[in-house]
Amino acid sequence: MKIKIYDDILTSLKKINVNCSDEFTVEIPNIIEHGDFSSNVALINTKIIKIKPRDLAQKIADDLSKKKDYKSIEIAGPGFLNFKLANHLYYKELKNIIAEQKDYGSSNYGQKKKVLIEFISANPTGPLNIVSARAGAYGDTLFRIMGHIGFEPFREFYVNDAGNQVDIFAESLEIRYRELHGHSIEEFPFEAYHGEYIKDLAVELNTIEGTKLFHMTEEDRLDRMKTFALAEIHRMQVASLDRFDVQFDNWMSEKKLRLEGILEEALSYLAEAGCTYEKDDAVFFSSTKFGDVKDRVLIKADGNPTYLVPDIAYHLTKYNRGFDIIIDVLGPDHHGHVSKLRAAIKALELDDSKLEVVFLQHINLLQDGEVVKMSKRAGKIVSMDDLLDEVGKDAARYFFINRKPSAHLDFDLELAKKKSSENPVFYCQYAYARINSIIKKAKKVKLSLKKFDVKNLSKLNKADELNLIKKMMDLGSVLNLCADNREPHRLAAYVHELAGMFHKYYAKYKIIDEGKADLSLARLYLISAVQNVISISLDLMGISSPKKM
RNA sequence: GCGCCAAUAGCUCAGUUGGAUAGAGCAACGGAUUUCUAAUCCGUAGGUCAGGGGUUCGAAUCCCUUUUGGCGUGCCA
Repeated sequence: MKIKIYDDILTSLKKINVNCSDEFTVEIPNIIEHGDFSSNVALINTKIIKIKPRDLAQKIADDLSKKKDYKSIEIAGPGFLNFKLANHLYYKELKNIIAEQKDYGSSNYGQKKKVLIEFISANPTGPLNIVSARAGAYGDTLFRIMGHIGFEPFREFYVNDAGNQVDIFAESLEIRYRELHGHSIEEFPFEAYHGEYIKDLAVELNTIEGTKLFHMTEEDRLDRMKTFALAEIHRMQVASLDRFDVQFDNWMSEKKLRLEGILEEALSYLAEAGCTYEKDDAVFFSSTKFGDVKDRVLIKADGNPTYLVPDIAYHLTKYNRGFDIIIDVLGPDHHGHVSKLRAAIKALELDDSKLEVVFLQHINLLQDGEVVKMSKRAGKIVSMDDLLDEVGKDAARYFFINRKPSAHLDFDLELAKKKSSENPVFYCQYAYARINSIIKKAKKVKLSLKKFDVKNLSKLNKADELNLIKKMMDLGSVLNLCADNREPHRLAAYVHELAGMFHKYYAKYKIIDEGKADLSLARLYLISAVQNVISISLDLMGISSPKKM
């Protein structure tokens, strides 16, 4: 609808022969007296053309008033144009909402651009924690929204299943395995993984292998430990994600990248570009040429690559796979890393404007009012499964999506555990369930929308009713904003507002009035549309729409 | 030291990309159920948008600066 008004103004500008910037906006004003939509078109052009804002506004208003689509066009303040729409436009949109069902709000806005969203990418050395849960809710919701409005999004999880940390992980398992067989351990190494789940893994491994592993060479044994542990952890992570309704289109293995020689490929490209040099027995990347603060080591003096190399190689594959937009969703402790990566991408002569990094800010986990420190190696984790056990998928997802990514998040465990009205997800779901029960009651009194004549939509003439429709038709632009800014939290706010408008409407008006069948049916039609829009919104956030609560 | 992110009601956060009188939820207080679900609604109260300066018709929003907090600045990943 904003687009329609925008186009109307453009056409009008041409007609009255005013040549000015098309960078004006059409918005829904905060204050209801300012109309349904307002535009600043006359204001932004004061410098370019020499017409007073209010005069220009008047000319546009005069022209557009000839159309039947506007109930009124007013000029306000310094020169705002305030539009009130004719009711028939609302009814037309309402019919669309009902007709399009789950497809309402979808569009080809994304122009089929291929988008790679990499998120979570947690280390394969333990169960997923609450940080991964935030990333999961965020990345998956962004995926769903972008898919709805015509992008071609792709979800990927990068598995760091090679390198130093995986060796340490295997050694940690070895220690626990030895403990099972009565080997005394003087002191558990500090850098090893301390989590209790490793003991469980050891027990599992023991039931499969028994004492067989002791007859192997140390190298073979550790290798077996590694393979077993990685597979088990992967299985655990997939299971947790399933509970959270998060799936991936691809799990990219670092080990596989290494085996396929992509690391060497990336290194040779960098060398060809003349961006590497040797010093102190190590190979350096002259990243300072590309805006980094210092040069970085690629190959350590011991001959092993640093973590940067596989990461460059991984991003090389992202580019080679032809994505138009590459989104990395990372934790806040990785931002030092991006300047290096970006430098490498420039060195490889790839278009670094395609790469976007979203940093999800820290989560402070509060328990009894105190911050709990989370660390995998110290074994103090609140796992994603714990969270799901406590608050359930719907509340957890809403909780995470409800905040913009750049905001720090205090997660109060006690509060999140409460299944009460303090949690806004119930408010939205309740609106859906309420509508459902009204429709059920309508059937009992033989009111069926099948008998509804859309001519009777004119019965919907209360401001509250038109405002509900206005809110619903804003879905498309909300989704566009969510996608463009990579900020799905806007959808959470939107559905909460829509649910609130419905609850207020419900309290004020009776939907089913058996004496007035036409009015009742018109209102049923309206709330069915509300139900549909709430359900679409919740779906896009991966939250269920319960018929009963 | 340098870099990134933040600072809005007692608390947790929005704020449609620079718009008109800064909004929700929770907490507090007062009210509404013979009724389509009270997990709801109505009302009251709560603000120097961290401080200062600048840009312009117009700033919570953009620029500069100060303060405070988080994180980064490894031949760890």
